[in-house]
Amino acid sequence: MSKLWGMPDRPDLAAMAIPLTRALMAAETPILREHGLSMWAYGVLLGLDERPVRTQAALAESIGADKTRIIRVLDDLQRRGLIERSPDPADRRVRLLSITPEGRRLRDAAQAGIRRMEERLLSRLPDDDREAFVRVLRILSALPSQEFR
Amino acid sequence: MSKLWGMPDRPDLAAMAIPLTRALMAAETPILREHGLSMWAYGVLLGLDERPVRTQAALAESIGADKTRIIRVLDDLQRRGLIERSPDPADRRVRLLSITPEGRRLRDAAQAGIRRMEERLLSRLPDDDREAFVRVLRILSALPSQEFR
DNA sequence: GCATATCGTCTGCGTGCGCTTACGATTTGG
DNA sequence: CCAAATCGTAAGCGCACGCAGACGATATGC
Repeated sequence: MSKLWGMPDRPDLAAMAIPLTRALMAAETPILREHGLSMWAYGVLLGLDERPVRTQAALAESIGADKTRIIRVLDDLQRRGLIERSPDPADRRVRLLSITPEGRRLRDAAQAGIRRMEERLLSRLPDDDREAFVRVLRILSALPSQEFR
Repeated sequence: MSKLWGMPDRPDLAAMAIPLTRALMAAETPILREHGLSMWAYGVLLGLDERPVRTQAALAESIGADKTRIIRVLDDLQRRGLIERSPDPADRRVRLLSITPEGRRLRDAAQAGIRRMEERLLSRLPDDDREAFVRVLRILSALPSQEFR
């Protein structure tokens, strides 16, 4: 860990994370397109299972989207029978969101394609390193934003 | 590494990398702003030392920018005396780019602030894990895009 | 009962960005 | 010598997105 004349020992995290994220997204896009999904649509399908949400706004927040902007996405997913929206009897303002079996199948198929791409990518790494990387990425990505200061 | 009923053992890499990258960028922005730098300006200053470049287009490519969009950034950095552009005697179309001592100082100061933020973030991790994470991130971020398929 | 808040929805505004075109100047290669 | 390519530059177009405001319907709290 030596520093040579002001040269940092490693690039900034963001300087590495940005191109990686760009490349991952670029790789995902055609895979998702094969399944007729945009990245936001896929994000919605992911968000509907991993974390049960009872308002659209909460879903939007959990997937990092703008609640107003995902309306169109939700409309389309609903039209295609991939999600359902039903009124919440406990609060008539709210529409409960759920994924249909068909939605689950499509999401899982897309995810399998993405997983294959990822495994090819990670296969160049030693097992320890890839496990540590995933572990740390998971921890850091789940941190609340006030931890980044 | 067990899979329970179609539930993946981990989220997609992008699903983790995207929020992390967003958070890192959001954290960097005020640090850079304190030094009067936008993210692209900072990217230019970083790109001018780590990889000598002889055309503006090559610099833009190396930092993931659009060559037409960074003209304004370069203009501003030059106006502030942070970079220099000089004609290349070997090719009169080209303007050679270099960072000034002042530019280097500003970049290093900004980078020190970012490094402090990052160390605070990474300090919650075991040493092995953080080293492995940085090592892998470095490797993956440097891969050419055709490796993501 | 009523002021305030929240839900989903629609729309507007401003900004940034990818990509393209066009241009003048210069270089390259046949 | 000349066609094609490349450089930096300026600007246009379309799109995505963050954010905000407005609205009708509904819920909450005093």
